[in-house]
Amino acid sequence: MKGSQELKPTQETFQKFEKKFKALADEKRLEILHLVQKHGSVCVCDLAEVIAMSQSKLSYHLKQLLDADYVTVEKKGTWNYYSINDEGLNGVLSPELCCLFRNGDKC
Amino acid sequence: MKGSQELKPTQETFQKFEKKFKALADEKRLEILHLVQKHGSVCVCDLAEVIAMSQSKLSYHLKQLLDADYVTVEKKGTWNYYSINDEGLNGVLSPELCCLFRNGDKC
DNA sequence: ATTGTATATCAAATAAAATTGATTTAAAAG
DNA sequence: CTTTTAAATCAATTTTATTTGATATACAAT
Repeated sequence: MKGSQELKPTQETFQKFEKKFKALADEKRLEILHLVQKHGSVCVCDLAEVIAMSQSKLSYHLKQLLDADYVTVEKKGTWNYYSINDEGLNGVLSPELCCLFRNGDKC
Repeated sequence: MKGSQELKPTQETFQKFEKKFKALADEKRLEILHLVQKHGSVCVCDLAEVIAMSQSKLSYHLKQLLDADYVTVEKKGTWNYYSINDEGLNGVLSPELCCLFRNGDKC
């Protein structure tokens, strides 16, 4: 039962990865994700300066990354600080890509 | 020079991966890719039966996968046989996902 | 030659995602 | 309290991707 699931992935598996890949399927979002990784923890206003993108656009793209579990947010007063969510990146990216978007190990 | 490129990915890097991820950002295409992997080499008509999808739709999605270099085609008479292109999958998928979509090693 | 089959491609219609600018919310500072 | 700032959300628009059905191409079989 467990074995056959592994051999024959379900529709839900494909749906899950569609969502995961869709969030990564955008040049700007990849850049944002990389910036978040580089900064460790950034607020939207700081990102907006670095990446030259309108606030609402940036919020929109961050939401996509958030919904796909690639980042987390933490409210601090008026600011929202975004960080990389390693958990959410696990099992998706190749080791090479992990270096671009994830923390730490062997990069 | 080489080192700084690795630390600071260029716009082209992000563009390349946007394209790569876009091709994977679709439930049906993931299913098709998995079927191609499972069969080793399949023609469109065989896929159409298994996946219950119109011929032109299937051709469209296969073209997306082809343009992203995830599959290759080989003409044989009237048939077009599609296969997985390991080269094109390298450096994109996690080891876990490689098991779903790639051939062989440690799956 | 004619017919049938596999597949790609095309144009039109539909659907989904992204952009824009404005508004809203909520916290902070005066 | 009023003003300012950070950020999310919303409605309208624009852009991009997908679907559909039809047609075109090219080979195979009769």
